[in-house]
Amino acid sequence: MLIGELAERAGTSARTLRYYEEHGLVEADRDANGYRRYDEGELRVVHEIRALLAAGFGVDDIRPFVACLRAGNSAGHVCPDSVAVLRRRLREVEGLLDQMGAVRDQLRGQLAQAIEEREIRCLRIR
Amino acid sequence: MLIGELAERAGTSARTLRYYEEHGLVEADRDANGYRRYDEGELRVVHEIRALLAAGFGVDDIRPFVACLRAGNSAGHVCPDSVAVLRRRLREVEGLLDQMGAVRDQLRGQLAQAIEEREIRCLRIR
DNA sequence: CTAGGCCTTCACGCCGACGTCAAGGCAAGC
DNA sequence: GCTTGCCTTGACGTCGGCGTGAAGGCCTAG
Repeated sequence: MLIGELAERAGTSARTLRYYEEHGLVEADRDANGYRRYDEGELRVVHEIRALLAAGFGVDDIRPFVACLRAGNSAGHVCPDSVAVLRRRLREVEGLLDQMGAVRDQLRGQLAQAIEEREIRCLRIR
Repeated sequence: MLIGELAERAGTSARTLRYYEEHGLVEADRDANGYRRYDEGELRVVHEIRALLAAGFGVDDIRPFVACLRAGNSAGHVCPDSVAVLRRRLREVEGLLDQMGAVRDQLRGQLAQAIEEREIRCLRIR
């Protein structure tokens, strides 16, 4: 499988796949003319990468998951290194959720106050 | 008040204040030598800006709040334009909270599964 | 033989709120 | 007059996950 085919099957671009390779995530053999030749298994790897990126992981965080998949495991998140990264990210996400929850409450409070002020002005006009 | 003093009193840097001015948020008179001379009221403006940035607003979103303060209101969020921005941002934040909540649940699920797999392996070894 | 459709590497663009350096003017104490 | 420390404008660097060319080689079909 060449890079264009893998890109299409994975729902992404050739540029993106080269980027992943550059960062040590995806691997490819080379044909005599220099073209990248991909194994069927790389499709799963790319899907794993995309799912983790969507969950907010950085490329460096993703490496252990890929290694875990390559080691023959059924999923990328069952190895100890992956679990460590999962735990760290979970704490980060929980922290962000707390922060954003506080922001949400603040916004709601300001909106409520603005509406209140408007009502007071309405009463004054009468 | 010169830029350095305002920066210190507002807990930020001179560069940041010039950035705010460049984007139409902060205003200053000029001395004969070209130095920026700030009014006392600008301190409140800068605090408002910082609070809104911390809540995830962009500089363009913040302009109506500053205008509202300058119009003599007790708070920057009581004017109609500010309220519109508040509402929009609240919807955004709620959306992000939903997304991140889903991510958190996914991470928890993967961690739980990883632990389960490890227990299965332990049982096999016995 | 040529057109166009793959592929390669190199390298800049993007977004946003600044940090940081460069080169210089201005004020004030010794 | 010299140093120190404020100020000015201008312009490039940061972070990350790519997008988007440019310039060129390879392969296939008509």
